[in-house]
Amino acid sequence: MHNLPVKRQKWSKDFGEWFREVLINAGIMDYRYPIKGSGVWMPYGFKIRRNVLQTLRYLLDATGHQETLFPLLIPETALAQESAHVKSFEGECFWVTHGGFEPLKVRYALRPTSETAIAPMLKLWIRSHADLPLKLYQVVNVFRHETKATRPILRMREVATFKEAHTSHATFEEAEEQVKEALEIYKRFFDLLGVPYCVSRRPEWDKFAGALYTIAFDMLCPDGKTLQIGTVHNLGQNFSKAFDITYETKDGRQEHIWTTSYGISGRGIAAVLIVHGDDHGIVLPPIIAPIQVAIVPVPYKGKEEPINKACRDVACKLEEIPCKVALDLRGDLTPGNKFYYWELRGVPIRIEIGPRDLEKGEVTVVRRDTLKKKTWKMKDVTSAVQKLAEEMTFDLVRNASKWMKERVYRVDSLEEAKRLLAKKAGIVEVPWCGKDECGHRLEEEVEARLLGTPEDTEEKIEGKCLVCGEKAVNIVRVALAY
RNA sequence: GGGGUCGUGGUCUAGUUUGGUCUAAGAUUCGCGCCCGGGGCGCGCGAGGUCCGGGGUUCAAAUCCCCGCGACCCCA
Repeated sequence: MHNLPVKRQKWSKDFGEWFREVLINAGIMDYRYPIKGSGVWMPYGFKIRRNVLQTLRYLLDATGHQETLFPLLIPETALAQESAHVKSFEGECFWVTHGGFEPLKVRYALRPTSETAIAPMLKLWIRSHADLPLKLYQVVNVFRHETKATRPILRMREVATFKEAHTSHATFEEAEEQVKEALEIYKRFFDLLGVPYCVSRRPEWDKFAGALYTIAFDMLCPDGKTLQIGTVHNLGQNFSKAFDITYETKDGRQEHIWTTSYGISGRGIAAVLIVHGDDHGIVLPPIIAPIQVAIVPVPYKGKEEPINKACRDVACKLEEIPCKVALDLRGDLTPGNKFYYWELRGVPIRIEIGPRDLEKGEVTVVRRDTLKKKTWKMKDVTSAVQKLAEEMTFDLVRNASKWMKERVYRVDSLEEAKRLLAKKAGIVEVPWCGKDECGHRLEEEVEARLLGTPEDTEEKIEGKCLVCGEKAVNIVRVALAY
């Protein structure tokens, strides 16, 4: 029996390359499409993507959200209607300027996000308080002409999987409640995928263009940089006033609606691939794995047929659970070769059946996260698979959370913060007076970004602002960020 | 946005400094056949390249120059 230690050498030391290689080798995304910042979701990656989307759809549908599909093109006149919004986005839009040979009178933007595509329709649809709340979402491609170095999935020009929700409400309070619901939905979503995160209120200067405030989810990558994986915005009445979207109240007055929007991009998928990964490839939680069990025969010469038959029997039994099974009967590959193949693709459970197992009426089982081997009685295989899948899901969450918690530091000196960030240690929490000026100074001093103030703890903070020395009103998270 | 490094079969690498011996080499991968089989075995045969694209210099360009496209790293 071999027990390979699970190594995370490349994963941690050379994360960028690890990620790029895994994407192409595991058949997830081919980034060689001839346009910068665009990539192809390949069949296996597409299945993972679909399973992740289904998880989120389930959560949104269960909370009264309705899926829609708005057009890709937004007329410049609409995009420009909210001033802060257009200021932020116009420089990074792709613009459609011609129809055939004719220049367009009004340019169209490829949506960088859909607030301004949705607003004109809300104006038509919403008449009275009875139409509210209205909770819509869509899963679409959005486009941003990124000037920073693009990276597969992490920074695309065509963001190929943007799940954006847009809600309309009668009062500020209801919009606030909606923000809370959105945060709960996203927490459950990332919990289901076993992706640890922290939730922070972004500083003023980093909020979504046109929002009252932005609350964001960040995860930690193996190289110590954070990745924004979800955002929730309270848009107040900024868009409803800009587009003059009103409703009639119970007592007959016309009021502007209150709106929120929140989104998770393809980074939500990347997050799962990244947090559980190791030097053998990705590790998928069973809930989103396109293949949950891979069955590999170990066919000694002359015993192929009984072994293959046993494999087929086990596959049939498992499919009845139901369970998504790959029966790997390829004759031209050795078992060891197949092991690496399925490990790269993150299949959670592998079952091996060879002559030794057959003799004893057993199967050999290996879980992907630890690569530990066990044997089960063949008759117990279905219940054992279910149990192991549960255990693995639990362990994935626990280990990923532990890994992240060990990399969140609370410090009260500038030097210490600087030192930790210089060696890319993770997320650093420091006391802050809350003033923009000190925030900017802090970013410069430690050469990192402010993620914002915690939204996932209630604790009261003691201490002094590291910049001005005045009494801190909050802690603020600082990290290197993608 | 600024700077740097770079682009050679599907993948990785040699060749570029000093243009000619390159009709572009090797490994891997892929296909066929054999051998094997509890962690990437081995052997034989075969396939695969507009040397990123375009223009220029030259008797001669993968190699030098210019412009594009793309990649990676660092800085704002």
